[in-house]
Amino acid sequence: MATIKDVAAHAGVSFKTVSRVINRHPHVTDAVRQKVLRAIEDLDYRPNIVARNMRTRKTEYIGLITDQIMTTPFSGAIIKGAQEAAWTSGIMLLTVNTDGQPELEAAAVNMLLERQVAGIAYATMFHKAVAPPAKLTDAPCILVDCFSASGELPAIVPDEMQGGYDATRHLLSRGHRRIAMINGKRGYPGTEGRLNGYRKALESADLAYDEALVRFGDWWQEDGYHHACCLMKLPDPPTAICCGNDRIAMGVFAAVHELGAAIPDDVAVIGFDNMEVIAAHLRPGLTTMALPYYEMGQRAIEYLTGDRCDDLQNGRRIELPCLLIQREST
Amino acid sequence: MATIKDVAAHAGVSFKTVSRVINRHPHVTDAVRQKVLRAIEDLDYRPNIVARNMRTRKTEYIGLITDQIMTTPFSGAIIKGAQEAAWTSGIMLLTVNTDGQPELEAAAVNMLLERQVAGIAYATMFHKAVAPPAKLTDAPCILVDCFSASGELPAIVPDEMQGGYDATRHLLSRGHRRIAMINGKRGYPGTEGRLNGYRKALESADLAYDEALVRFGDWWQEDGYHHACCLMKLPDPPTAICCGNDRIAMGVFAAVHELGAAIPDDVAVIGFDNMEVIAAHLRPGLTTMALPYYEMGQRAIEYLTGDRCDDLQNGRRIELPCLLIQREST
DNA sequence: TCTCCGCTTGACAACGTTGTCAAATTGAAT
DNA sequence: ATTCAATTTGACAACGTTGTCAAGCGGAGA
Repeated sequence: MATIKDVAAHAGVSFKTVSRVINRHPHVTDAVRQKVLRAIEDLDYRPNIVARNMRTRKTEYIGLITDQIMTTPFSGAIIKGAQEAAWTSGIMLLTVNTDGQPELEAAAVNMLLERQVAGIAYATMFHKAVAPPAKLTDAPCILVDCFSASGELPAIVPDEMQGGYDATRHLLSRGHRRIAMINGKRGYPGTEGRLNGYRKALESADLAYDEALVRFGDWWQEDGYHHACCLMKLPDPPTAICCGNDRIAMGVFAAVHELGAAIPDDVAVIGFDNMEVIAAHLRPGLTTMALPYYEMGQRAIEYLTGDRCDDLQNGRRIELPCLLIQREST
Repeated sequence: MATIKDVAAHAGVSFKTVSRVINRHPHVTDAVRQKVLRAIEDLDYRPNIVARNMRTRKTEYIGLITDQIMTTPFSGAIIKGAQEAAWTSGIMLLTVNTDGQPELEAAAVNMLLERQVAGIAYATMFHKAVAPPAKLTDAPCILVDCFSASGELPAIVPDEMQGGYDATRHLLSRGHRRIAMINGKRGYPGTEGRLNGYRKALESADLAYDEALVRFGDWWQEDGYHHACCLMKLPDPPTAICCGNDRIAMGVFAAVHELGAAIPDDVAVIGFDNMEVIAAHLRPGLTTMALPYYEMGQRAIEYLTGDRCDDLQNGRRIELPCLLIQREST
């Protein structure tokens, strides 16, 4: 590999002048610049970023630590968003998948710090409270799709309440008055946030909250199937079901079809997650709330690069909105 | 950040001695080593990998350029395999998603070369011929799930023929003698390789190749549906269908159900890809050939790190086997 | 005690780049 | 022609580490 000195010798100038050309510094005459550029071309010279980073004592790297994100289809968009935001800032992302194992996480943080990353984003597969590795805070950091139990770390999460609210408002706007919810497991931010949104939306329409219509499962198809069967057999069954995710919705579809009812005419169904393979392939297509994975990844990197001046001091967090994806099930 | 010199001063030794301790070099007395280790602990010192890389003129980075892999659920395992292989070698992966845009690819290669990567893997979402960016060969490189048209670059690809062969042999072993194939688009390595495997398997069972039973589509659900309908209406319909991928199989399921036939009793169905969300959630579960994505990613990195002495000179390539995932549809 | 050898330690250069500062050159104004 | 300021260029140090080599030290054998 040619170095800056080779270029200088080839162009007949000092290597400092070459440095100036490379970095587009002022005070280089056009003639000299051309000479240098030609030499760079001739020698197929590429600046050695490692050496540059060494001298300037900053790197163009940002770390991204994920738990199982890489393996799952949906939250993978976090990585994509982060990747693309980094790319537009000329930064490279160092992605490490730890499968959530604490020792791996600590090792990953260490590896990133040794490499002098400008910051670290720590992302999880689904929205939850986490205890990130201690050394994480040795670099500027941000939590993505999760938050620290103590709440002092900057975080970017989905606005679950708005999601639940908008989903329910959508069903209301379609004329439904008896709206059920088959939610995920209690205690999770997603479950509780969406539940609150659901209640708020009902309130906004002067509808009473009916406990019989609200059920909690484990985010699986089977839960959706089971609870949908129960709900449909109520004396006064719901005309719409808001599901905690698309897999639950898939189960609801199965139950509704089995009972000989039609979607959306007899029951409208809305999901959460917008998992392409499910939502777009169910018949009818599933209306669902897309979580802002891509945007969360993007915002995290923008925060770390300082491209956007988000104030996340003192436990403040960014809540990004969920987006209604309208298909045929509502 | 503390440097090696700070540690040396704190421990009362020369900074070279600290370097020796860090790198586990011999010729350091235990007493000194302990002193140094304590100083490292005290100052929370972490070696600066950037500086080390600068001095040793190698880096612990390998680049991974992908087209749309990140966005798609299935071939994402390539990244995972690469990631984990890199991790076990203490190497960090620099992943760039280019969406297949040539200018982005060239820029990505440049960015990686500037960062002095030890090698570059270039992976595609599905098995095909590619024309990778010219500068790719400025570093050790390998193609993953693709190959160069001219054939001179090292490549790791799935063994499509073995896949088609094993899939068909599996159906034969289940007693089927009239086996159809709904394949992908002609001209693609996957399509042609699996077709050849299918023919070989028939031959191995002394069965004639019947053109009427072999169909080509575009890898979509609709193609599977359409061709399955045609096949089932033949005077002598097949008792088993080998599908070019799981989406096609999904369409076949729909057609078979609609015609009132049962899987696997009336028709056995086998797919390709093992897309969890489809294969595991269809009823009955879909038997399918899993492509060796994870292994391809892993092998690519092992090749680049030299952890495994694969000889890929002169256009030789590694073909990794597809794996039968048995579920209930056969 | 002296010599020699092997182990331990340290001084210094080097990696390829950018920052600092001074020297050289140019051009305008006198 | 001379001066002065502004522009252009280059010499050198510095970043934090590892490689090279020489010096110091301790112990065994004479």
